[in-house]
Amino acid sequence: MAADVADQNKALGTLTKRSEFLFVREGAYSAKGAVVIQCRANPAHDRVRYGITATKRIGNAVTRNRAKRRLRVVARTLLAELGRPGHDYVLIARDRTPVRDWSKLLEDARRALQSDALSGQGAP
RNA sequence: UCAGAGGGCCGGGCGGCCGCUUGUCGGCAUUUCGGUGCGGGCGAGAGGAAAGUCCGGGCUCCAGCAAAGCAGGAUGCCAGUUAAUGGCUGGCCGGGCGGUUUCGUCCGAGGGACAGUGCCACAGAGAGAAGACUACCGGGCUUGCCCGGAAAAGCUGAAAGGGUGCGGUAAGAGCGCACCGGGGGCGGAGUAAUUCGUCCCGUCACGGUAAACCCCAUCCGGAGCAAGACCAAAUAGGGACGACGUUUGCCGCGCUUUGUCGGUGUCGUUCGGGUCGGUCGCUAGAGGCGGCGCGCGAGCGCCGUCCCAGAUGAAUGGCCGCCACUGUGAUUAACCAUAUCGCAGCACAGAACCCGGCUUACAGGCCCUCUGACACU
RNA sequence: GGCCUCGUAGCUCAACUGGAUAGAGCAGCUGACUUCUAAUCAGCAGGUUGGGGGUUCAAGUCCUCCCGGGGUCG
Repeated sequence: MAADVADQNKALGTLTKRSEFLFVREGAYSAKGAVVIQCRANPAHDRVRYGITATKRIGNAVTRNRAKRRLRVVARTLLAELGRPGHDYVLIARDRTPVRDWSKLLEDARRALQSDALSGQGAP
């Protein structure tokens, strides 16, 4: 079973096209602290894929890139453990994302992923 | 030592854990021998502005190309520099500031207003080969008006048709003269812009505006790496090559004309293909560093040495510790200095084909030159 | 990344070839009318013309540099 988790980690995919982001936008949603996470089951594959969004509202190119790098590390650390196969995740940066304490940012993302909407517990 | 001005340079450092992109070299597994997958060693990995996209080039493509003309755009003192420029360097001229002249420093879109046209509101008599409102002078008479002279005074305006003085006159006027200014000729210096000297011109006839139209000189084909080339699943127009024709018509990257050329037509042979996706273009270059020589300088020449980002929802990082810098608080000291501890801050900002400039943003630090003040010798 | 285009009152638009107080409608405020409101009438306020610099006697207009918004691409 541990080997399966490792395989999933290696198979972590990324969203690259605008249509894929729009697809996930129609799914479940949870906002905690300095991060917003969207999730939707994708029957086209059985891997865990993620994408990152940082809008122009949170700052210039340097600030946006910093937010995306931090969220990328968040995704790689947490989705190996909490990501459900066959689902696409989108992490959206907020104004506080580039300056949030690292431990608190991790906790924000963990709470969002473990919420009812995203963990599948309370979802219909 | 401090303050101000100008110019140039740098723009955090070290370490630990976990990662990303790329180059290269082994290993393991698999294979239809083309490769594919996994893991590892070593090396490299944002900027002075990578930005704005304001100029200039390289490069690529565009059935056009060449010549002439038109249209459009840009530039504008002179010389140099450069691949090129509207950049840069040096000089000339003009202006500001400082200073007794010499000089220093800063700024300047700085061709042409005797090629032509337009505009100069309001005010004012008059705004351009001008004019008579008030005032002035002469004459006339109906005694407060008319005719004439005049460009000196007033008024208005951003600007009033050379300025000052003397003579002159009815009053005045370059009407005459002197000086200053302006224009032209000749000569000297300088590559030139320009400058100096001298002579002549009172027929000095004519303000401003060309970032108004315009004229003159010079330069410019257009588009841009989403250029462009190749691979490639499904459906359709199709593409290439050869032969004939190439008379007319039509099309050909701003427009017209001329010349030339290509295509549009028919037949035959043959091959496949826009978009999605992928590969190439993609980084060795007007390159960096060092030395020598030439030049006032921008810069140029020679030699040696080095290889120095190539991503594509877009890598070049995430987290932590220490140091450096700045500010602040507490403790130690009678005060200052010093030392220790704590807290906060540490700019502007992210390559997207490449390069040379310009412009804009920017915490802090270092160096050079000049000016001023204070202290010491 | 490249290439175009536009900024005037809170909103929608004017301002002729540069010419002097930058206008109009809606919205806002005050008053009148009405028992009250709406409508109507009268009046008022509201502008660094996106910002800086320059040309000119004079700039919303002309030139230049920034700021912000929008569109487009094989």
